[in-house]
Amino acid sequence: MASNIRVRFAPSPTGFFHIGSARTALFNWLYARHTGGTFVLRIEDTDSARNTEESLRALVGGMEWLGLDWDEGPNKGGDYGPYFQSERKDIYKKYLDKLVANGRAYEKDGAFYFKLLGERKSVYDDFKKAEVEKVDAAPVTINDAVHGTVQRAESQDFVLWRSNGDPSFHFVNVVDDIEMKITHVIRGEDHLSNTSKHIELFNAFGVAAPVYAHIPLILKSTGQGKMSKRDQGALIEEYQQRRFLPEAVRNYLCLLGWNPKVDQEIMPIEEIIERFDLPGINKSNARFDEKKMAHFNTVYTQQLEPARFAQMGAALLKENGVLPDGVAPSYVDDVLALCQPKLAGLEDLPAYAGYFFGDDFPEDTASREKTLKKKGVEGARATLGQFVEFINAQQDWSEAALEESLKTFAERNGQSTGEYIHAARLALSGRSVGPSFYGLVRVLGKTHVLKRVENWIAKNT
RNA sequence: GUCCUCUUCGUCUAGCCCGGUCAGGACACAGGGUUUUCAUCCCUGCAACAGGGGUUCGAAUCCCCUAGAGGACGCCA
Repeated sequence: MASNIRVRFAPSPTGFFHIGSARTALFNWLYARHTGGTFVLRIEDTDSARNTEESLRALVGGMEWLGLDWDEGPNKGGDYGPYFQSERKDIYKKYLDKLVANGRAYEKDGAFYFKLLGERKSVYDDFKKAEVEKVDAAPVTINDAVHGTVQRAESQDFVLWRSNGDPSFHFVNVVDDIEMKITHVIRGEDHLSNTSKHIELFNAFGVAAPVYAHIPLILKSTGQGKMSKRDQGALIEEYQQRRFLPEAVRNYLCLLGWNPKVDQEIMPIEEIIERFDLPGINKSNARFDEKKMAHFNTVYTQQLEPARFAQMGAALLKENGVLPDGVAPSYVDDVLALCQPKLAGLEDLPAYAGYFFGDDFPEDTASREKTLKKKGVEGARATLGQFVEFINAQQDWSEAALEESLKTFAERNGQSTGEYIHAARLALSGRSVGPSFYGLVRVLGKTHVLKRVENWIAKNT
């Protein structure tokens, strides 16, 4: 399975971990894992003024959260380090010297520029609203696995080394791809126009350019343009905080610009790795759909291994102050097992299950109205009075037995089981929605059921 | 303004390369069923080949034009 394919994800830590960046990282990772190649993480921190530690942490944390492990890079090492561009200045200097030596770079205003080959003339640039020197350079050919052959010509010399002493993005990007022996560059389509600069540099160094794969961009769910950091739902951190399952986010992201060609979208990552390949990547930009991702999250949440759900759920409840210290772990597990099949996502858990952990809980107004609409407070009190009888008489607390007995009990009293269930649910949980009623009764246990019903009757007398 | 890319249901997409299928799936939405509630689940429905021209017996599929969308044009990355 091992191959010579080497791909890299090369983010610059100047902001949060954007969903588009995450998808680029994901596609590189998938391709490396599919081919048995090497996935390199390289931090492009050449802009010393804008880089932050916080941003780097978000990036690394987000990658780890999504399960995108790298083979070479920070915290990992490798034969082509260092993997922070800020630590590679001497390498870049050598490459710059090469270009200066062969006449392809020159100094101007304290910066170094790349020199395009071709006829030069001064023309008025309508975009820049200024007179600029344009070069009639021959077009270069970009070999792109997604778009095929693309030709584009550069027309202006560009900066390789800034006057503040930092090398520029286009320059270090190419130098590192050469030095790190990158074979495939998978990146956003916003770089397609820049690629002619990069090819010019590869040519100037006499090195063959890698295979490119410019993947479609992710567009805002509404409105115009590509998704930006300010857009709703654009940050990986947000989904981490909202307790989305990383597998769900990752699976959804795979489908933005790629698809498995079968009538199934939710599938284990192993299968996606097997199916993923460059020719399957789409050409057109994709609009982000948070609802669809939420759906993936629901499916993954319900399929989550109960033990892991219990662990994550308990941690979340504790964090939200819903779960007091000293509650028996087996009780917490019971509650979570009861709730898991009903939740759209983990983030709903504290609100959904809070009442399990204390007999004093708020009563939801809308639920109260709904439940008491038909027979009023009096009716509910009477029903609950009978319900207490039922509970006191009940011996077997299995859900099946509770259900069976309540049916019999209701029949004998000429009532529907719903009558008891609705009133009791309000008294037991303060809400009209929740998990299986018999499960609720079983998990709460006789003592608390009676206490809660009595509390309700007392409060409503 | 110049250059590059793209264009199938509201959204993500299959089909296009190698013309002939009621243009398929998923999300969303609507209706129905199951359920003690809610959610799940099941069933049904809605809904697309950007427009125009050409080639062909036949075009979503091949060619051309138009329009629209996105991107790049920094001493940001």
